[in-house]
Amino acid sequence: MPAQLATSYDPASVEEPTYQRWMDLGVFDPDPTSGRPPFTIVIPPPNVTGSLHLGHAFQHTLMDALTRRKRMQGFDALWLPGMDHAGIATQNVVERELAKDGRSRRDLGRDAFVARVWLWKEEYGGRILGQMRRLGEGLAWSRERFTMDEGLSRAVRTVFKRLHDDGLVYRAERITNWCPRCLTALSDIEVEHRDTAGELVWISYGSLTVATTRAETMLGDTAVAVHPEDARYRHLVGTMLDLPLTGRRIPVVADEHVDPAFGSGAVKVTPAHDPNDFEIGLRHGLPSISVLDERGVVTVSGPFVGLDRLEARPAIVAALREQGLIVEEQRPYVHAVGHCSRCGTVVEPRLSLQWFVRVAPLARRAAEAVRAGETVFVPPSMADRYLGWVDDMHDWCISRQLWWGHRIPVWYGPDGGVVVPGPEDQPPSGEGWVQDEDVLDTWFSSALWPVSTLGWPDSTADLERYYPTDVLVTGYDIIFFWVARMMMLCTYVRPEVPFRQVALTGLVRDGRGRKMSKSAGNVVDPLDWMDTYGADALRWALTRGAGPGVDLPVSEEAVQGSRNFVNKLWNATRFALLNGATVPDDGLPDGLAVHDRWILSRLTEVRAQVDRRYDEFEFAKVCDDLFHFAWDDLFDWYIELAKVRLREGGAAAELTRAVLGLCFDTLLRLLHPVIPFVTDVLWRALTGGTTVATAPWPTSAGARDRDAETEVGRFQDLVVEVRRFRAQQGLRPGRRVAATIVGELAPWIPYLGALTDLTVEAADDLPAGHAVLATSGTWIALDLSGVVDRDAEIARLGKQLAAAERERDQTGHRLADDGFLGNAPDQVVADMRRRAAAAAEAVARLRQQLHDLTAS
RNA sequence: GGGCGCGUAGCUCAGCGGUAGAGCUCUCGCCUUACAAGCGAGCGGUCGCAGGUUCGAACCCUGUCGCGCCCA
Repeated sequence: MPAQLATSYDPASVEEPTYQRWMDLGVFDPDPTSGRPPFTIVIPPPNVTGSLHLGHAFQHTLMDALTRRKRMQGFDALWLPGMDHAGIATQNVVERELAKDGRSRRDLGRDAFVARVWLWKEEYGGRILGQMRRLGEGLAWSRERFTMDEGLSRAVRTVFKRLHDDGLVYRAERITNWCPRCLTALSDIEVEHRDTAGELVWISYGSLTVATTRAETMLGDTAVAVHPEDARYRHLVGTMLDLPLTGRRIPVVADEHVDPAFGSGAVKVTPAHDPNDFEIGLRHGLPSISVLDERGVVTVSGPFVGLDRLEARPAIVAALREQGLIVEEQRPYVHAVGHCSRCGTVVEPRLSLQWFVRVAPLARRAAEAVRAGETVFVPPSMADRYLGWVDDMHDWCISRQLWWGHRIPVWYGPDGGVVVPGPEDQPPSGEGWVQDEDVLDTWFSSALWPVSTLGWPDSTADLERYYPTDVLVTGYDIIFFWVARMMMLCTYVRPEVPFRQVALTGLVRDGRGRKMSKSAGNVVDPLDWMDTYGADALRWALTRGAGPGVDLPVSEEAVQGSRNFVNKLWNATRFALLNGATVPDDGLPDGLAVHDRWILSRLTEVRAQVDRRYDEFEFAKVCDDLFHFAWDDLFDWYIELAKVRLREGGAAAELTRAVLGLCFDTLLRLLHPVIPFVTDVLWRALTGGTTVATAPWPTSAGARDRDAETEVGRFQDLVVEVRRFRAQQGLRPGRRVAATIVGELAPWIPYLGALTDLTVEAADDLPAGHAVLATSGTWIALDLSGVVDRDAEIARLGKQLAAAERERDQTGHRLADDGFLGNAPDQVVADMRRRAAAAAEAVARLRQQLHDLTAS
């Protein structure tokens, strides 16, 4: 055992060498030739710009636990690592770096800039990978992939071409969500709608009044629309209005989609700057007039040219007010405003030419797969969220006005020619041919992650063996971004679903259940906690709170508590080692004591529970079951009882060493997937094995021993009763007290004495004048007549008696009720009878005790 | 506005039809040679509120209040 049996566990000295050993042993590498059944998880690729945060630590721990368990169960387990290129985020990072020297990406030019990003990626992009190692993640590093590497880029080009040839990608001029800071289009779901205090302004357009929150867009109005049934305005439909500030004349049109109840019931129509207005414009053949450039700066109408949209807004309202055209102003007016999910800038709907995926046919297959159970969501309620979105999905805008990413593989020719070469084809190179300037949405490549990382579009051995993957573990917050899109694109290129199960996690929150955010100042760096408490403690704290799809509050106290558990495990195992625990080669010898049978019975039960909980992704319950078995049953009760037998020596001690060996061997293996480091060190010390990481997973063999469980339960009750009495009577710990025992538990005398500091003798009758304690079937008399606080004991017994009488009356009442007897299941009635009998016995016993106490 | 989820011990949560539980906190007593990152004992809840179903409700149904999330 390393660290010379230090009295506390020191993670810092153990973790790195242990990880290195696993690497040297090749524990995490899959072996396609092994003949074992495969088990695959692909990691949700972290951003290349990222560093490990608690959310990663959380999900990665769960994936690691799943994979490690499967590996121990004999699967050829593959947990595949990698990163995505994070188009906008990475480009931003490098652009900021350039800006320090006063340069922009345009100063460098496209090729040089992209080369620069690659350099950045090589130098800083892998920070998180080292941090993942720190956490102990058992990833198959030989399979590491990156969305921009050669193979994955080929996958992107292949699927783009195929989609294009099938008519599933198209280019169109549409209103898209535009970030005027990132200078790129965004997909719908990259826009966050947040309630924002703005303004609602009523503007007179002559014969009618319109209400708007974006007054500056009026410069681009090409109509006013009213509902065709709206009696207030019906007579105006078809007439022309003078648009203020512009001198333009615009028509009043009737359109069903106008909500007569909103504002004045008449809406200004700006087809170039609003998606609904764009649709109205299409229906009525209206022109689209863009009045803002890509940075959101006004480009028309003299005095306003050059103003940012947010400056133009008050300026235009002021100009209108001056002309007496502002009818009403409502401020603040709280309404949902779209913000760029990357940078928080208010998104500007903008008319532009973009590439889209026609999602309907893909989404249909993606939905069918879930409805048919090919892919199962855990928890099932998350499937509803998925289906709700997939069933009603808008076309996906996939072009981004960035340089870092997969450049759209489309070439435009001199006279309107468009060519989409496949990855093997030579792009057209003649005079006037140019490639599309834009790159694809990062999620477009992430959507292929499960297939592309395994080699698609090539038909590789890995793909055949490890695809489809078994489980996807990710947060419910990216069901739309990622899960749905993987379902769509992966089922498009392969017949199978990409994963059989989707295990959704919740979001990590702080100890008070609040979202972690920089602005709230409650963000914690998992590396700090690992430094202080060790990786296992962090992992345990995270796993211990993980239920399917539920958010997870984590506090430093929780990590500290987990460290305590790890340390307790260390010391308990140390006890076993110091006392010569040995793992029996073939079965246990004869002569098991009742408490040996009891701990083995508990072990049997906990194995079965743990297996069941893992299969349900109930990680918190896995931990809970193991925690209680370990700390309460094994470390506490069993070890204390074992001490007695170890002192006895001989066969009893030998047997105890074997039981200890068996229990600790099994427990360490069961705990290993969650706390890999400490279990590996301890298990090696205990068994002399190479690594617990490849030890077989304990199987749920054997049957429970109910008799042993009952008897030990009674013994525990008696011990607690005596300890309680001692504590309440203020008897010094360690002060030995003579006692007499009568009843079933008499054979437990040595154990009782050791655990309660009593010197016990068996007898047929209770001596008079002693304090008497009892549990079902056993009485014990303490020779303390002079010392006992009789009144306190009488009061306590009185309370117990009242409770027992209440229980007796309640159960008796139920048993006298024909409705209950007639309707309740037999088992419940039988339990009730048992309770009634126990209550009656307790009443009699307590009365006797009270009687003895008052008589003595 | 539409949909979903949650209100159980001071805090964070489990239990989801048959005696209200855990971790942390708190109180009291202990440095008992595996462990003070520990050991022993204890306090603490009319399960948001109001109705209903049932022999029986924290659990099922209806309404209501309060939080949260997703979508528009």
